[in-house]
Amino acid sequence: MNKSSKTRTTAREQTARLNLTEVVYDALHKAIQTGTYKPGQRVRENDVSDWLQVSRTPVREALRRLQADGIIEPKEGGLAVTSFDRRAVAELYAVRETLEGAAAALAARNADPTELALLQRMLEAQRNCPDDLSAQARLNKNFHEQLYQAAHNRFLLKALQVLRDSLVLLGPTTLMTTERIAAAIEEHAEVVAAIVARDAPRAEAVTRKHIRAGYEARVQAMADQLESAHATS
Amino acid sequence: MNKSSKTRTTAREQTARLNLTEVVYDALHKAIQTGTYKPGQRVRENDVSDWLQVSRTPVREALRRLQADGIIEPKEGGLAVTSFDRRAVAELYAVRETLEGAAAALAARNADPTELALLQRMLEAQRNCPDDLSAQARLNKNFHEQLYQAAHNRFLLKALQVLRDSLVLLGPTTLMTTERIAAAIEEHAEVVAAIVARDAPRAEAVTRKHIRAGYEARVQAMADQLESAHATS
DNA sequence: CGTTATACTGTTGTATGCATTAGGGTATGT
DNA sequence: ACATACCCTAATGCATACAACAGTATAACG
Repeated sequence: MNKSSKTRTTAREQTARLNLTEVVYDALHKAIQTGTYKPGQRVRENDVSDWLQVSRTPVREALRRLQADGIIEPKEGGLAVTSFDRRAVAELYAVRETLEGAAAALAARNADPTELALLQRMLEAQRNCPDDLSAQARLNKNFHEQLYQAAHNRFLLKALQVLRDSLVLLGPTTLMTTERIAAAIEEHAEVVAAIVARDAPRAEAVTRKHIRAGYEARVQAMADQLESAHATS
Repeated sequence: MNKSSKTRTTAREQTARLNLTEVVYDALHKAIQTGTYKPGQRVRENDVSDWLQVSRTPVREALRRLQADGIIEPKEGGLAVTSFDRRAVAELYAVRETLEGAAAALAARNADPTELALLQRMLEAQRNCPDDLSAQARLNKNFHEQLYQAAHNRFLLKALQVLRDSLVLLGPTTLMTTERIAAAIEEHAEVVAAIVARDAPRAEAVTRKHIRAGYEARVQAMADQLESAHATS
């Protein structure tokens, strides 16, 4: 994570040469992840350049990339963090179900033994700390990322990474309950089992089921959040 | 096409305000489409800014967007038009089959009557000029674009547009034979029929078949091209 | 004659300054 | 008192200047 693993600009030999554009991109990405910048909030070039102590040039370029990713969008003549409505969430998960299912099916066909072993190890890691929420969040992210990689399809990989970035806008996943986590681990186990067994249709089916379950948990969490917000106001 | 229909930065009220960045983006996009810039060729900021008589600033921003789209990529310290190997083409079509199938299934469920009528009209338009190659290329593009729209899913739409942009790198589709065009029109007819009948599974199936057929035609064309290149050298 | 070091050129990265435009607020006139 | 016009401010768009870096060629020395 310390290295530029978030850049996604395909293999870059010049990793050492640190780009201010990359720095700004990562900083803004993290700021949006952690809620420093909230959906709907205006993102001004000058604010960012003052904040990070760089000129506006790299800021502008980072903003263009975030815009291309759909994380920020034009609003009232400027740019603002994209804000999703319920409908957008449904659309997002619908595509994710399709793509992630396809990734699992491809992984069942294309994953090499090393990748299979890695998936199994990641599953084990999740099983070893079912109560550590932050570790689970990280491991879950890594598991899905590895699943994308195992599909051996660069376009699928990129599309899924973009979707995953958009998920960031929905806020931290700390809303997840321990029950949901336990269920998710078992769903991951099903996915890994199907992939290891080279059963592509089953891998796709159980993966789609997993994403659907995640969607339902997300909607439930959003409803709860709305409920509590309503109670306090 | 004269307006900024290619920008894709979601609805922008300030369409009139012409951005040099947009101009450069469109110009480069078209240049790559038409083969002025060929895959593997270096794209230098200075060359572009000299060519279009603008400063490097908007050029850089346009290049970032093209890079995010995967149309150009880092190469030897600079940027170059992305060059796809056979494998990449296979991967591209594999994802496109999945996504376009999903789009057709969603369109069968979500398209409103106006969109259904539009699809039917576009199909008619294709049937009316089966021998006009350039018109067919345009109509085909519009047909698929309309299919994406009818799915009513912004993430699917964006992902498919990115894939379609990548297709540009494979060169003009003038390699298509009249036989392939005739077959494609009939495949479109099947797709439209299934969508109008609200038969989502069938819409998905025939659309996947259509994309697969397009892939095979593409591979065949690439092989022919390689053959003729080999013959002349 | 070969190898190494240095300088130069070409290209990208970054900063800054200026232009332009949009939005709001205030003042004035009816 | 309301409406309209003008100005001022804030933000982005664009250009240019400068810096850093890499690759290459040439020259000098072993």
